[in-house]
Amino acid sequence: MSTSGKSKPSDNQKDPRYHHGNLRRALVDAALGLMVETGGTSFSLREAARRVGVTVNASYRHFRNKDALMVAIAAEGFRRFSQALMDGAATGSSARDRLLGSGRAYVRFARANPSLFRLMFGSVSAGDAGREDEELVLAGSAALDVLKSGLAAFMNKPPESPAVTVAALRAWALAHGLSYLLLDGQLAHLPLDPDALIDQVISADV
Amino acid sequence: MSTSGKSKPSDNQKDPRYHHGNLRRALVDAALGLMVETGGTSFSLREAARRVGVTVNASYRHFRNKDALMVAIAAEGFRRFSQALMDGAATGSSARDRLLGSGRAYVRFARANPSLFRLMFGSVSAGDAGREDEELVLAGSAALDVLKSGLAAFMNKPPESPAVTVAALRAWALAHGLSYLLLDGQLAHLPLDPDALIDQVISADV
DNA sequence: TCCTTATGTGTACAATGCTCACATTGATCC
DNA sequence: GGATCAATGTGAGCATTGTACACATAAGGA
Repeated sequence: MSTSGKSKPSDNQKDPRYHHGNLRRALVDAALGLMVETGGTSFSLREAARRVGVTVNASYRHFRNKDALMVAIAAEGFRRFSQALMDGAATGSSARDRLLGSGRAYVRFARANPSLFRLMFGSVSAGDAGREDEELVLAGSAALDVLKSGLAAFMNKPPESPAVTVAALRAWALAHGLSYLLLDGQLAHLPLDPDALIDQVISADV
Repeated sequence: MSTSGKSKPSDNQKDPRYHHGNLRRALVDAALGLMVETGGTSFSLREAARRVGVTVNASYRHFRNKDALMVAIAAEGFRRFSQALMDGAATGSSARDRLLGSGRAYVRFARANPSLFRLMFGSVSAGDAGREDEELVLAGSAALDVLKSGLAAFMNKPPESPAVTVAALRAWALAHGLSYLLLDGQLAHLPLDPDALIDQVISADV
């Protein structure tokens, strides 16, 4: 039988096995957790590895360097983001409501995941490391496509038409800017409910 | 006489004097330079001090820690930003043109100073260190006031009226979002001239 | 002139990102 | 089965960083 004297992978729940199984994913999750706890966009590679129960150097088998890990986190963020946008759109029945739903979801996502949102649109993602990462680029453009197709449906025009492109850009910029301003607390002095604010600002546009 | 054997402050142009004169300012400038060279939002406190020709610890006489330096840089950024917005407004004659001028200046500033812009609206400024810094808060709200007063003039209403507040918010969000999208290179695939894009997106709103 | 405060230096420490050499694992081929 | 080998992990070590503490020097008023 295969039950040798040495411990098998399933002998212990505390992951005593040499090979982790999916270190890459575990590191992304751990780093994300650290960011949430800190509130900022930065984290310690060593600390993340420590949490996973692995040496720092093990992470270098899955990521070329720390920036690469951050890019992976950003990509994961964009995937969740796209999903959130689609879920938001699904709440509406008319094309207009679906569009508004995405807009609300956009801002809500930013407010719910400030660190992740900042990382996704931060300098690392925009830098060389991010632009050369196919996974990130793909996940990023997928998010825009959700908005774009929503607008195309609303405007009843092909998604690639110039009118839709510019309109999508406007809508995107609006949601994006509003998200950031809320994150920065720069709207804290306004006596308005954030959710109401979203509707007021966004709905005036469409 | 005051000419002792030791070197006087003015004996040498290379700043041999013990007391630097304005280390605080010099450190801000050096750090800003480093950020520009790196392209990112981060820099090394030690490297900045090195450039100024001073020990790292000297900087702790002027800033409680590195975050404090970053906050000071952000504040300086907001001051330049306000000036840029005012300059942009000054190019127009009508209220509408002045408003558009600010909008263009907003986006142009972001594109011209990506690192600084990111720092200004980054997590450090939004965090505790930033919110508790009077200088930053003041400089930040001054920038918004430029937009607000411009809109108030255009709408011919008092700056504090609800209509102006919401409109300013929309305009701000639009410019802010557009700036970020451009910085992130997320609009690079569009076959549009950025400057034309600005006008197209902004002018449709007012 | 002395004393005080502001400003700077020197030494030191823990933490971090990263590199290189080595160890272990698990699948594949004979 | 056992040998082979790439994938995956460990360990020691290095330069750099942010920060703290004790001390040195400068500048200016009593």
